[in-house]
Amino acid sequence: MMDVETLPLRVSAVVAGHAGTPIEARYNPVKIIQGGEIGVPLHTVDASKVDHPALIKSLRELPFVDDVKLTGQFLNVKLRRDRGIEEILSRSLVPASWKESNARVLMEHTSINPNAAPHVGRARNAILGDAIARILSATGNCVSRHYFVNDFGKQIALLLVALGPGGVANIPFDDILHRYVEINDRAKADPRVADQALSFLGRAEQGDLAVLDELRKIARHSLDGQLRILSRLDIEFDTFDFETELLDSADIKRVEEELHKAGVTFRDEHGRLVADLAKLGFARDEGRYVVLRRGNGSSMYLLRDLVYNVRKYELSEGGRNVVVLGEDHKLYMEQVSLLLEVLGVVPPEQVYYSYVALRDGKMSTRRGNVVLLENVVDLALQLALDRVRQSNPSMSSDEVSNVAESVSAAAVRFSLLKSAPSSPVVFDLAEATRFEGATGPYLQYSAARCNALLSKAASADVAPEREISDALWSVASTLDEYPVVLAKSADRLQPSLVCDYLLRLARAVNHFYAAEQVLRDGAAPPTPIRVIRCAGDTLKHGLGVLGIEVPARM
RNA sequence: GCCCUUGUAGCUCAGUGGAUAGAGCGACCGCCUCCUAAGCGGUAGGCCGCAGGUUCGAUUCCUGCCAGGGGCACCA
Repeated sequence: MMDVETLPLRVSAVVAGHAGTPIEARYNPVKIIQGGEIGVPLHTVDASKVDHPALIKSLRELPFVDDVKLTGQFLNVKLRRDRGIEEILSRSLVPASWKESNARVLMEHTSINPNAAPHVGRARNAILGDAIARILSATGNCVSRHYFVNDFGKQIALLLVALGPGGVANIPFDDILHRYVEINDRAKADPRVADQALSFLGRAEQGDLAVLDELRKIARHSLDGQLRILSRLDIEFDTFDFETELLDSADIKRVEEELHKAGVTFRDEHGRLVADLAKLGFARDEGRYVVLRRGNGSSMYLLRDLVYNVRKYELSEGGRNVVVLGEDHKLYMEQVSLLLEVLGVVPPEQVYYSYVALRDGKMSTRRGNVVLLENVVDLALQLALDRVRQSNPSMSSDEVSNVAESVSAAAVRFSLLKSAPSSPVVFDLAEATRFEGATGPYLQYSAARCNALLSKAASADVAPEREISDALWSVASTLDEYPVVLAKSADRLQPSLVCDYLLRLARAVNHFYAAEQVLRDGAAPPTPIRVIRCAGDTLKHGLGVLGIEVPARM
């Protein structure tokens, strides 16, 4: 991404000028930092074509470069650390151009079936989607967060059978999961139950307003319960799109007509409306056919989803259009994408996450082997309350509960964000509610520590500058990388890159904190204070991008 | 069977076509008269699933195999 400037990038630019090809200079790890702070891998180019003395001469002309040495296949650049730090601190946290760009992004995430309380598997969708939305906002996009409410379909209809008309009003949200499991079992045992549900759907699709109203009521009720839980993790949405609103639209007819005109669809021997994806280049037999309408004429989810995707595409106005989905939707979206292309619609960018397993196997609603998100949040809050109280005996009970809420949400969110979405994670309750080690609270703590130091330094005298140690330099050079990480994370839609970065930054900060005392005898030198201020700001910004608040103290 | 995906320390996970593969947890040993010990330092622990291939160089890219997860037309 453009507009990002770092010291290694400036070195790269000079090297590329001489080598005639891009070369990525990088900060060296602390282990070999004595050879030079920045390393350039010259073995990636034909050495004979590079005029080394001229290259070295050009590099020395950079104001922050002290010396350049060729060691083995690497060009090691030794820096004037004070100049380097000035340059790093002179830049704003994120490039100003990002703030002005204001590109539009449409995001859809979560969209849980409104039939039950969310478990931690679903939470991965919500937390991931929310973090991606925040990352895209932070990198200069105007993001609109959509939630597709599936208030039409067998699951809601089954609940209507179970609860009866108006019955939802008397059912607490927490009971809906049980009622759903119950009716699902009954439907399996007794086909008449399923038939009843389907007939509700049929009537609704024919425009029976009473039935539509019942379906919407149940969905709304469930949705409210789900949103209440998600809001405890600071997950909010801008727009709710209701599936029932797509039912009698002209769009649904237009989609069918266009697919028909393109010769993709046909009626099979059961009277179903089927699309043959082989006509669109789909090469396998499995998944080649998809049904758009049942034999009785009622629409399938796929058809309604096509309409929804057309609308989202139009709303996105050529900007990015992103959807977060469980990996079980991959084939389905491949099918949807092919059909969308026939309709002249660019399919959304898809972020898939692998399902969350438990230590003792798969999460299964039927086996009762689920961990509900709310229970995890409750437990984390309880542990956090104890911890905050114990560590801050003088804190008011209001502050204790505020800090504990923030810390518990940080623990849960971070634990689900730090691994790459594609990697299958094993959910460990103890891990998700821990506050030490590579956790959200560790990052919050590191930021709070910076705050404490800064507020003490505010009233301190100015001490003479000291030599810039490896420990301080390592904080500064890590700060230099922040915009690059953000940009990459936005580009690849990967919050885990930010997680990894923040852990590196916090470790550098804490290492420095332990190794050196900034304040001595009521006086502090300016440079380390400025670096710590920037580190605190960066931790706060980075955590904000993950949806995690930083308490002033903890 | 076919398609997608994952396999890295005892456990949970990062990471990269290149200089000695990293964290956290767990184990063991240290560090608060000193800016927040939710911290810091150290020790132990790795044929980066297996076998080939491409490359000057592969844990990273390609192929095959093995193992886990997901998916494969009237569910959403």
